[in-house]
Amino acid sequence: MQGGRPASVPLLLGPTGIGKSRAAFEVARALGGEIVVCDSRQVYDRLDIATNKPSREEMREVRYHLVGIADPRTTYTVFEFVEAANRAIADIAARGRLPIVEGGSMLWADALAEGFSLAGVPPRPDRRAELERLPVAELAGIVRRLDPEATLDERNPVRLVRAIEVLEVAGPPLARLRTRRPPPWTPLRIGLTADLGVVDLRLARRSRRQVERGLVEETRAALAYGVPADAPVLTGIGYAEALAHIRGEVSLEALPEVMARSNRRYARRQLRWLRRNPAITWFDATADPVPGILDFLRAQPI
RNA sequence: GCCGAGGUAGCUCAGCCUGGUAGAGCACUUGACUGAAAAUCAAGGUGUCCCCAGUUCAAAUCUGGGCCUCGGCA
Repeated sequence: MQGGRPASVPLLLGPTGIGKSRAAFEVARALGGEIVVCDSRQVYDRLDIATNKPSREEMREVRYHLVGIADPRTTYTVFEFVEAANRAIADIAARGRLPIVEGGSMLWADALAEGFSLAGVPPRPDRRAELERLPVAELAGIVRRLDPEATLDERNPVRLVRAIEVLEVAGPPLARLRTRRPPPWTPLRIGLTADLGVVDLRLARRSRRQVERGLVEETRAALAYGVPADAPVLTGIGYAEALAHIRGEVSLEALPEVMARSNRRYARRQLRWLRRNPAITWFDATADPVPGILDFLRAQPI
């Protein structure tokens, strides 16, 4: 890598609770790297506990990018992430360091590594709010009228609203707007996995610790700061459950288990997403995966 | 001990009156996913219907007995 053009960039991916953040930290320290976090909740400022941000110590030793950079009252989109991540990667490489992408937001990782066009139409919140009030069947009708060829889940309101939002601005067909332009570097996709029993145990422990560390207080503080209860960051695992507790629907004693359950479901969904990607090189994280990852990376043309 | 309520899917419960061998939500498994993605949506499996006996062509459902749980009164 030289002159701001990295030859290849490691992407450390895996389910929540597998320990990928720590692994990325160790890899960065060993190889003189900086970490670009690919995480749709860690981008927000102020909410630290349940987003599993790196610790103060880790951030002192290794330089992190895209952590806590967005106002939690707003929505930070995958498009903004791809732009910012590409800038960060170029910047890191220009300084002669190794960029390492790490995270669990799978759409974000694919959008970055495969260069999704994302239709080229930004969200229109006002229109979105109008459309959200319509029944699903009506939304599906609008999409069919705008683009009879459109292939999408006609029962998913979020998909339909987005399709209408795009088609009204860019025109049909929808398929033309979804293209890929790969980045100017080769993605080295590293997947972390482990026996699900091991993952579940780590998630249970982590959920308990998050409540002990003041998750409920942090959630209350966010509300007081003006973060809407339906803001993306508060729909994240941990905060959604903490809000349920604040509303009186979940006891404090039950909170860690409710959080752990959401985490287990999410971890499985992430694993399912990754499994079908044949470009991933897998490492087992039951024991420390870092030595194996370093061997793998040292054999690559970075 | 008496009175009342109840025992149906891993959990919370509907069905029982008016018999035709079972259903919802959540959980679980699987799938979709191009500017909300920790979001959103979809498909699927799941059962000694507490036990025993009786009535009946047929019982989760009706009848009798038993066991257990939760309230209230003692």
